[in-house]
Amino acid sequence: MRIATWNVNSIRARVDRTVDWMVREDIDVLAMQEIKCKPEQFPAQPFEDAGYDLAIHGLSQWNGVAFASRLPITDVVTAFPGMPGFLKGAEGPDLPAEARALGVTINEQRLWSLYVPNGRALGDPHYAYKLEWLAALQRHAQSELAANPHLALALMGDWNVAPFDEDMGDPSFMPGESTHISAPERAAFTAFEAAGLHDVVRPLVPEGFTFWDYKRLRFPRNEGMRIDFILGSEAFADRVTDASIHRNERKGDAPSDHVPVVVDVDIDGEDDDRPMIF
DNA sequence: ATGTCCTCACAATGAGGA
Repeated sequence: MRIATWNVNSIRARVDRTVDWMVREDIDVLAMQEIKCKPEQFPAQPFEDAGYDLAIHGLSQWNGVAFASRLPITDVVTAFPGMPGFLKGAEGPDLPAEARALGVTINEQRLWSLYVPNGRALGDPHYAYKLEWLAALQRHAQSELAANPHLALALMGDWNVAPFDEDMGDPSFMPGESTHISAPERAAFTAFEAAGLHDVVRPLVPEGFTFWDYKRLRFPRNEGMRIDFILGSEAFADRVTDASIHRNERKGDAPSDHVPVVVDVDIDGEDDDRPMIF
């Protein structure tokens, strides 16, 4: 089966493009970020007409995450335990949760659609929030795998971190001055490795960005960033047979600023549409 | 070039977020 993640930057602005791509690329499961709407505003019909079941989590015009799946979606949760909240100008515990995480079970795999806080600027309260949010997610993933080491777990989404120097091609991001490349953000990302979650795309697709800012000709100049990732547990990673970054989705009319990241997963017993040969 | 795109607001421009 084919599993993908895509920050769509408003599903209402891009529903036709999104569903057309899913059908054309034979996508079974898509984790979406930045749907930018509430569930009742989500354009469900085009997905349902194409044979997809939906799980949607949106609280306002900001953020918002969703899943579309050809297989049944169960065990839906709209936050992970310990997920911090955020409120501009406020500090401390018990701040309102944002719509940045959606956990589902599909075909005995635990999948998350994640929209990591942007951070805005070093020293901004949103930057501390980003680090706390990543640390809480890492703790949750670690405890899930401690309880069930064989769990097929995948954390998919827009991480807003460029883990390696070659992942940052935007010259306006400066070492020591900018988010996405700071040492604490990279450490927060690397901590998932210690929890047993590995980037399942990079070994198969060593190069390539997943995001290019709309401004300043970033796409024509290829001054993008690699910030969208699929991190898989050992049980999930063992099933991955191929991966791809769909750069062409940044082209044409009204693209998202992100492109889809895809993995092919070989489930036991799945015939993968290939004829059986005896 | 404060450069683009998307959303909402007691809207026809301004603000917030990325």
